[in-house]
Amino acid sequence: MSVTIKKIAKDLDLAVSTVSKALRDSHEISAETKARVFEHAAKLDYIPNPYASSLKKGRSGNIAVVLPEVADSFFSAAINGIDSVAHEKGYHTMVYLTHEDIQREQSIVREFRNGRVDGVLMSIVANNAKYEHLRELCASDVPLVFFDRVCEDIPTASVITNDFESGYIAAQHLIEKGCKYIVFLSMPGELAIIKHRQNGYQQALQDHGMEPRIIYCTDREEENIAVIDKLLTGEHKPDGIIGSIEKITIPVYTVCHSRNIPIPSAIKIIAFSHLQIAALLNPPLTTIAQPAFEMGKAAATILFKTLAKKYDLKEEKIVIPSVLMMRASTHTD
Amino acid sequence: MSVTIKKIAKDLDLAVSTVSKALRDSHEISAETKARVFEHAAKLDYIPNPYASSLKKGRSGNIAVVLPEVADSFFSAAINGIDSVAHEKGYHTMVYLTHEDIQREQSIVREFRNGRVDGVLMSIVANNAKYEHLRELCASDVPLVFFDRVCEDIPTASVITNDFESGYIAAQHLIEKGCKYIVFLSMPGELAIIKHRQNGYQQALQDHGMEPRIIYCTDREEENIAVIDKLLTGEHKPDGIIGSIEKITIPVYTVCHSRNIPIPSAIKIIAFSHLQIAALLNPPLTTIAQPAFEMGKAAATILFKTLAKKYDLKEEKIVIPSVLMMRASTHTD
DNA sequence: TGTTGATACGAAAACGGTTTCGTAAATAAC
DNA sequence: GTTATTTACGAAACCGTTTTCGTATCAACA
Repeated sequence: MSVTIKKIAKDLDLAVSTVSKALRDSHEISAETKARVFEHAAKLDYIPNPYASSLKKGRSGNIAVVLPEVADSFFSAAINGIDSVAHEKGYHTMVYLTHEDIQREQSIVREFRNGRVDGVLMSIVANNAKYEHLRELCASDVPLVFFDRVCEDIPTASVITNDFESGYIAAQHLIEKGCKYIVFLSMPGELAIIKHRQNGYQQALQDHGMEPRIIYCTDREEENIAVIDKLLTGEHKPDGIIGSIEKITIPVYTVCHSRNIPIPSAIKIIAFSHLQIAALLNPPLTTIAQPAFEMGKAAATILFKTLAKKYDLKEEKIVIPSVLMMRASTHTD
Repeated sequence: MSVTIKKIAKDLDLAVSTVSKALRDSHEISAETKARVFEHAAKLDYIPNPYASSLKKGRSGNIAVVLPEVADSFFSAAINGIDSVAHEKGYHTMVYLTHEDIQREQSIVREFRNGRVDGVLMSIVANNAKYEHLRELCASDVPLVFFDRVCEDIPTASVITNDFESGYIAAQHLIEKGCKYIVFLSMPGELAIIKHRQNGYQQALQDHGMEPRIIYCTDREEENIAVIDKLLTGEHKPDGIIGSIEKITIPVYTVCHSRNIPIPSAIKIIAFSHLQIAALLNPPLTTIAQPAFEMGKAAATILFKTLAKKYDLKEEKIVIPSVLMMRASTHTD
């Protein structure tokens, strides 16, 4: 069995409480005894049992990160940001994937109320408007911070990017490049970030006297290819496309390549994406790049701030702006 | 405070032990009592405290996944595979990032010996040959399964792909496409998978009477760009390149684009990569695609098999073959 | 000399479950 | 009618820590 405080106490002929205090560097214990304890603990390679102390202290030293998907450059970069601060604080990171499944999200979140994690960082699933599980989580005193995909109905802290403005900028960029008919590839559901991007797009088109058109994609790639193929080969073809999420990029490019639709001459494309490799696509893809790492870092920082003192989460709303990365899919030089 | 077994027992005028057994569906408890307990537990929304039961049972219900990096298509897909089986088994997944830092890996792994996790899935860092921490982990009865980046000095289970053969196939493919001078972009350090890919490459070249050349990259992108730029603009330029890891793709393409070196006519490129988007690069990149999801799934499956019964990890070595995805970076039609 | 006050440590009660063991009552076996 | 066995439950120990409280020792002070 593993070496415990009891073992150390017995070896050194001390009480368990004395050893415990010595290890926590309590002022109650003499320097001499501390030295003996530390030395012997090191010799035996003592590692405290995290469950015993979690049970007693009511803190786990874990945080949860709940995401729809990890195979997405935004989320993986956000994890990096989160982990960078969690590691620094000595916390452990538990990752939960929802795969855009609301039931899975619910069952995951429900379990958090028992103290397995001290706090939760979360990007919610699309495709739903049920927030009872999130409300219950907040009610049970587990601090919750949203990042990117926030739920605006829950009064807690969040870290987002300037989605409305980014949608506006994306549309404006296409308009400046001469597009006359710009389609917005959206996602069904109630996702605030999509709504805001879409609203920004609509506002930009309205400001320029143009008619918006929204097309909804799913998370099944073949369906998206079919929908986009129909769009790009039907009558009244668009000359500009805004992809509201990263995943939509692949089907759009795939269709353009297979149908020999030249980018950017026949159609200009811009996507919300964090992909590094966008610059190497054929042609290089213009993106609205979200500050993924920074957003994860900011969200984690807020969480630890509340964990440290009783800081009020409800006030904090951080907005970190996205950046337009202009490349050849919208631009000829 | 949160609702405990004690509370339920008191409400129902039962002993704590009775409630505990009822909740675990013990045969010692009558159907009637069980029904009462379950009903009341549901009504109070009882969630068991994971630390109390972990402490007593000596199992945490957590597994650790230790990776160099999450912003890599192989590792993110592997996490998906791991999570799919962990979730099915009711386990929780803790993710640890080493960022290729051996000291970080050591401190992470050392902590596992106290029972915070019941088992470890791991891809080791490059750049080192120190395995003492891994040996200690194994010695302390925490089951360890390697995937992809295995440490061959540690006698435990592993899931890998056919690296030697893949290296051979990659080289052979380039030779078949007419390359006369093929460079292998390697990584410094002791990583077995790199060695094997490299050996496969060397064997292929030797079999065709060609002279191998290895160039070592780092994990700093600017350095790699400088090295590759020097290679592709110097005298005695290669007409074929094999990238041993995914990250090397970006600098290679970047240099070719900036120096106007046409792919595949002047140089053919093949990379070990799991990137979906490789098909959309300019030109589409030929890859040796590893079965990332399946490898993660297989590794997790082995781990849970040992967790269930005392199954001997040391025997299991699973090899899941990679697939050559032929695309335009090595191939003109 | 008696009182205070540190100082340094020990005993024991938690934390919230699980598990072993004991036992009363009911039933079965002889 | 006595003994054996099953059924259904309770009491208490235990997992490894933390924390509160008690106390013995010794110096300091009046």
